[in-house]
Amino acid sequence: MPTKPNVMLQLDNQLCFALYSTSLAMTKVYKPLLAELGLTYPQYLAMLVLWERDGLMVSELGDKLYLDSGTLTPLLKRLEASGHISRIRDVEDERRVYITLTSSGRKLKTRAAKIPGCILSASQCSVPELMNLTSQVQALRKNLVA
Amino acid sequence: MPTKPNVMLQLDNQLCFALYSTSLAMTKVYKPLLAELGLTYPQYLAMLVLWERDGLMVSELGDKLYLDSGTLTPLLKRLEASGHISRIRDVEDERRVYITLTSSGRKLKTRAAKIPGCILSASQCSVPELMNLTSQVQALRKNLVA
DNA sequence: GTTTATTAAATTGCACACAATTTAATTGCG
DNA sequence: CGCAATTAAATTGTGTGCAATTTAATAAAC
Repeated sequence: MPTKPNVMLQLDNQLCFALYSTSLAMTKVYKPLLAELGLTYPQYLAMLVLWERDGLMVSELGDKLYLDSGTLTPLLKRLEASGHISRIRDVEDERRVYITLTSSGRKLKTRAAKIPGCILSASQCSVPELMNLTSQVQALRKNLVA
Repeated sequence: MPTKPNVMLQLDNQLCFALYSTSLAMTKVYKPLLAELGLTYPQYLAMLVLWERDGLMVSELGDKLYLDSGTLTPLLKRLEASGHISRIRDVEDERRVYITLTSSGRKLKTRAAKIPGCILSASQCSVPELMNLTSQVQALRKNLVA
């Protein structure tokens, strides 16, 4: 016999809401730190990917971020307008647009270096705790997108 | 000595991105289920709160959902346009707007009863696993909003 | 080799999130 | 009472997310 619908529907029992509200809470912690760099949170995520591996196509960036061109195209245009990246259409295959860091975009990495420490501090958790939680959430994501 | 910035900035080590992408993945699992009910995911969260406790003020709903009036006012107007809720200004204190379920909104609860089971199935996790993960994520949220 | 299918971005339209401001109503204080 | 401070929603403006469509370019099929 399954658990009563009433209990199942209770908001606080729902993992979905915990993820949703905690992700938004996380964004709010990042906001003042990223404001110093002139980045929004999704823009920061895109920069994180590019700092690891520069010169990706829009679709490759989308694969890593789980976002599509409808989200990325305007976001990347704003990063281009801020001077942090270049959007260059491939001459080999003109459907492709490659995203490359400018020197301004590369310099931003240094200023961003202190952010992970600030977030760690705000979380009031130990590094092993956070690593453990991260891998659990990643495992759930893997199941959900399967 | 702190961990190297390069490692700290790696996207996959970041809990923030795990929460962000998993929350979005969760929303995508809900989307087809909620489309049958004519609800979006944030609208469903608002309905969950109201199914537990009807007749809340906009700000009380916001406290439970961690959302402000800038998000809720248009969302609630759409739920009102769908016929699921009524927005009634308090005669005692005309600054307040009380949100009440209509009979249509109450009936929706029955049709929503099967959703938690679908999500559980999609997560490919056991109930104890999900409850454990939920409480960890809630604990993190509590630290972040502190 | 022309048509068809596929692919990659971009565009469009809708619904959040949220900071900042505005409007309106109530409370507090002298 | 009179007025400043506070409170509750609503409004405004910017930036996502994403489904659906469009545009343009390349690949595949006959």
